[in-house]
Amino acid sequence: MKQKEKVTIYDISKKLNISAATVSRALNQNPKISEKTRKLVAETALEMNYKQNRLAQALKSGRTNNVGVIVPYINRSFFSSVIRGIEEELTPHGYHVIICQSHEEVKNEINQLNALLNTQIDGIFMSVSKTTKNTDHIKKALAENTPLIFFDRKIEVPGVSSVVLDDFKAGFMATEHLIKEGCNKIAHLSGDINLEIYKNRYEGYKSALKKHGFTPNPEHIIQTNSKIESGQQAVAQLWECDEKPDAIFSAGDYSALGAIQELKSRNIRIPEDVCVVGFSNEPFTKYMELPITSMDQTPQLMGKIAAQVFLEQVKGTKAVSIEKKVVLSPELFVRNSSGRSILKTVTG
Amino acid sequence: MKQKEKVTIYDISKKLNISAATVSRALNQNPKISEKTRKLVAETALEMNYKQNRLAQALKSGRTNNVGVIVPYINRSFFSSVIRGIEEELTPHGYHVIICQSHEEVKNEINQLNALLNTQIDGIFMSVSKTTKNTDHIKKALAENTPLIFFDRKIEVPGVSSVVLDDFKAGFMATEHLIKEGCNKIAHLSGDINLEIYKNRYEGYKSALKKHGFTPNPEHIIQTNSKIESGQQAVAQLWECDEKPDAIFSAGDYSALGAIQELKSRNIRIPEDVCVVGFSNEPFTKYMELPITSMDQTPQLMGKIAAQVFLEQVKGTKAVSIEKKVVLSPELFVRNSSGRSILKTVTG
DNA sequence: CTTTAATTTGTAATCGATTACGTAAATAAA
DNA sequence: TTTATTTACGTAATCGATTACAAATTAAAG
Repeated sequence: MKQKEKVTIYDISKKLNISAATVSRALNQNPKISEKTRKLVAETALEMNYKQNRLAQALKSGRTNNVGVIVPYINRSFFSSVIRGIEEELTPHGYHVIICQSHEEVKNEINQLNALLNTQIDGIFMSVSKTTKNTDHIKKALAENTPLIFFDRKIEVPGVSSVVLDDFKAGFMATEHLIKEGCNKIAHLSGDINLEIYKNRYEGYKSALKKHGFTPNPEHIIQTNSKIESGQQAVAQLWECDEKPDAIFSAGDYSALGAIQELKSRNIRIPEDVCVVGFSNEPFTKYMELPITSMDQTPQLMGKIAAQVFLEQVKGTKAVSIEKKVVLSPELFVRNSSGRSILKTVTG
Repeated sequence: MKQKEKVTIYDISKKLNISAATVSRALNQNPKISEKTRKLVAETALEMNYKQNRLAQALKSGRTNNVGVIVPYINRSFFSSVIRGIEEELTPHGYHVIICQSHEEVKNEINQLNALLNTQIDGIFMSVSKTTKNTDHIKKALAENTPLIFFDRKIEVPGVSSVVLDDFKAGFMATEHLIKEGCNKIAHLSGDINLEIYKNRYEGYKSALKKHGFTPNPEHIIQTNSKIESGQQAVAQLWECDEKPDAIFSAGDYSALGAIQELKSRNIRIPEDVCVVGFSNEPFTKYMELPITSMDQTPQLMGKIAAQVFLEQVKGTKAVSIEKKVVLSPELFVRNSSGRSILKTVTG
C-alpha cells in the first residue's frame, strides 16, 4: 500500500528554489510577498497537492481549532440537537467538534474534561451531569484559560458563560396554562432538584400557583427521573392522595408519557378529567394519537448561541475574561393532552 | 487572567538537571531508564503538574488519537446512537470522536472528509449521503492510507471495511411477517433506491413475496422520503389503486407513522384491515397508543462493532489493507400495528 | 587492575509550520 | 551617482516530544 506522501512547504520550497519561510508567507497571504511569488507558490502547492499540516500549525500557534462538548448522553434528542447547532455554527469558522459523554457520572465528566484540556482544545461546551456538585475540575479548566461555556445544565462558577433556558419562566408558563384551562389542583412531577433546571421549573410552578391564589399541595409534588415508569408510579402515588389532581405538569416528556399511560389505564380522560403538560418537546410528543402539550427548549438554537458566545470569547482580548449569561425563552406547544379549548392538534 | 503555564519536559529536565530525553524516556516507561530516575521523574512531573502536549506528540508520531465520524445529521436517533456506540468503544483506548454532518449533501461530505484528513485524523467512520454517487473523495482518503469504515450506508469501494445491517433480510422478514399475519396485498413504501439500504430492503420485500407465491404489484411500490407527509401521500396514492393493499411495509418509521395517520383518517382499522410495519425502531414507535411494529437496527451495537473493526485495522500491520465486511442481523419488534395475533403490546 | 560488556544518560536531529530579525535587491529621493 | 527607503526574501529559532546515535557510567570478566 502506498505510503502517505506528505507534501510539506519544504518540498515546495525546494522545487521553486526559495525558502520555506517564503512559501509559508505566500500561502498565508502575508502582504510582504510579491504577487508573482504568491501566485507561483499557490499554483505549485495546488499541483503538488500540498495540504497544510494542522498539527504543526497547532503546535506553533497553540490553537487546534477543535472544541469539545461534554454531555450526559449524545443520543438524546435534546443533546444531539444542541450539538447539531454547535456544529453548524462552528464549522464555517473552521472548528471541529469533539464529543464526549459523561453518562451522568461526575467521575467520567472529570476524566473527559481533563482529556480534552490535554488535547489542547480551544474551548469546551458542557452540560453538567446530575451527580456534579463539586466544581474543582471546572475551575481547573478556567485556570488553564480555556473558554468554557455551560448550556442547559449549569453550575455556578464565576467567570463561566452560560446559555440556558428560562426554566423558571417555563415552569410558570406551563402551570399558568393549566390554570387557564380551568385546573386548580395541579400536581408537579419534578426532576432531580440538585440540577438547577429542575429546581427552577419547580419554582416557576410554585410562583404561578401563588400568583393565582393557590397553595401547592406537598403531596402533589413528586420527584421522578426521566423514565416512563417513573411517571406511571407517580400517578399511582398521586391517586392515593385524598385530593386527586386535575392536572399534571411534568418536568420531562417521558414521565409525562408514563403518567398519561397510567391515567388511561385508570380510565381517566385526558384532557377532560386531567390535563397533562410535558417538558422538552421530544419528537414523540407530537406524534402521539393524543399529542402531548410540551415546552420547547429550542435546543438547536441553544447550540448555535452557545457557539456564538464562544466565538465572541475567542475573538475578544485574551486578557479579559468575559462572562456572558444568555437566557432563552421557552415556547409552549399546546396540544390535545391539555388543550381543552383547541379543536385540532397543533403539531407545530 | 493567569496565563496558561505550560510545564514541558524541559522544565522537568532543568529542575532535575538531567536531559529532556531522559525525562521523555522515563515518562514513557522506556526500559533503558533506571528505576531511580523513573521514579524521580514521575514524582517531579506530578508535583509540577506536567501534562503531556499531545500536539507535539502527534506531530512526531503522526497519530492524533482522533477519529472522525461523518453522518447526514447527528440529531437522528439512529445516527446519534451509532455515534454513542463508537464513542463508548473508543474512549477507553484513548481516542476522541470528532463529528461532522453532511446534511445529505455530497458537497458537504467531501468538504468534511477533506477537513478531517487535513486534521491528521487516525480514522474515519461514515454513512454516505443520499446524494453520494461518485467515490473519488473516498478513494482519496484510502490513498492517504487512512482507515475508513462505512456503517449502515455504504458504497462499493475496494478496500473499505463496512458494518451494515442485513437490509435484504430485514425486508424479507418484515414482509414475511405480514404474510404470516394473513396479508397478501402488501404495499411497500421505499426510500431512495440510490442508497443500497433501501434497495436491499426492497429486494428483500420482493423476495419474500416471491417465496410465498405473490407477485409484486408495481402500483404498490411507492418511493417516499423519510417524512411523515410522504407516508400520508403514499396512502392517498395507494387508495387510488384498483386493488387496495391490506398491508404496508415502510422502509422508514416516519413514513409508516404518516401512513397510519392517513389510514386512520380514512377510518381504516389497524391492524384489522391493514397491517403496518415500519423500519428503524425509532423511540416513538413503541410509545404510540397504537405501537408500531418496526425493525430494529441495533445502532449502538453497530457503532461498537465499527469501532472494533477500526481498532483491529490500526493494530494490524500498516502495510496490509484489511477489508472487513460485517453484516448485522435485524430484529423485528412486533407491535399492535401489525400484530393481529398478539394481545398485549410488546414494548421491548 | 585492565578489558569487555551491559546500563544508563546525553546530544542533536526530527516532525512541519510560523515568525523575529536580518539582508539583499529594487526603488525613490537627494 | 550616491544615499535613503521600501520591498522581498532568507536564516534560524521556536513550538514540545521523540529517538537514532553516541558517550559515559557501571558491572562483569579475565
